[in-house]
Amino acid sequence: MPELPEVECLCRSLKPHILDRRILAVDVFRADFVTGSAPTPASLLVGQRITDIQRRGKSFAIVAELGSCLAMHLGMTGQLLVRPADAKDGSADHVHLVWTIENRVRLAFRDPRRFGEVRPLASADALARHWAGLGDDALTISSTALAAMLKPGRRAIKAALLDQRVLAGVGNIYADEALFLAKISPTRQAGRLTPAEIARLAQAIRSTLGDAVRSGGSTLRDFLDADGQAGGYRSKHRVYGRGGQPCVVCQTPLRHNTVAQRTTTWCPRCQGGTLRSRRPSQ
DNA sequence: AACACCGCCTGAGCGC
DNA sequence: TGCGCTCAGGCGGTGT
Repeated sequence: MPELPEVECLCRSLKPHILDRRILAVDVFRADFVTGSAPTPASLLVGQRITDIQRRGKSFAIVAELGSCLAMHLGMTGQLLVRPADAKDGSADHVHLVWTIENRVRLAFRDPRRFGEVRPLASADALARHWAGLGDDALTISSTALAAMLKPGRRAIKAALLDQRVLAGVGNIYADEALFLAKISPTRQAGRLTPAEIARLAQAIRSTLGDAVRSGGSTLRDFLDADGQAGGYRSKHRVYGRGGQPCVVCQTPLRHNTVAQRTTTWCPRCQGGTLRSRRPSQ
């Protein structure tokens, strides 16, 4: 499931193939996969040169000359793959869109579950509006920004971290990993974290995501970068997917339970137990 | 307002 | 072998 590190790795691997190259044609196998308005060759950037790839959290955009762009999201199972010019991609393999780009590059958007999105936008302003609801990018989140966004919250910190309006880019895997590194229970109320805990958490988010980017992201099943490379960070997960197994720090069996409607794994000793409703006194 | 919860969608993994 | 069930979860919409 692609989160910020996976999207960052995708963007980095994409750039050498498509930056400064012109889109020659597009094949649309599923028009209803394109959101906003009905797709046209022009709205899908045919004839334009790609000038930039931008990312904010888990969202990214392929930007063309003149500022029009394609805002994209990988959802759960999305892939954007650079394919050989003679590849026979199509709807049978859940490939919904294929762009043909200069230098015999084909770019295929594949997404079996179709939780992803491709949204044509006409200008840089439209992209800014599209992303306006997102919080600061999690890769560089500051403790002051995080503190400001958590302040009024009564919900569990895990739920707040998953809220893309609070900060953009953290999903279920990296929320659990960052909370473990910061030694904070996922069930703690977001607004009751101390300044020291928030500083620790912001640091843990940045370092967890940074490490994951350097490892090429986490591949559980579906994630591949543009070159079809899987990520290597999965083997470094300290809690995600390890419920019942011993904590890597203290050997206590890791707890797993549903928090914020998501499977959540944490160490009851390193991160504290269930502080679901801490009483102010006693 | 703030939060909970559902539905979208498919494939993997499981028990029988 | 194969069937049916459960689970995975980002996100937008709806309910409380």
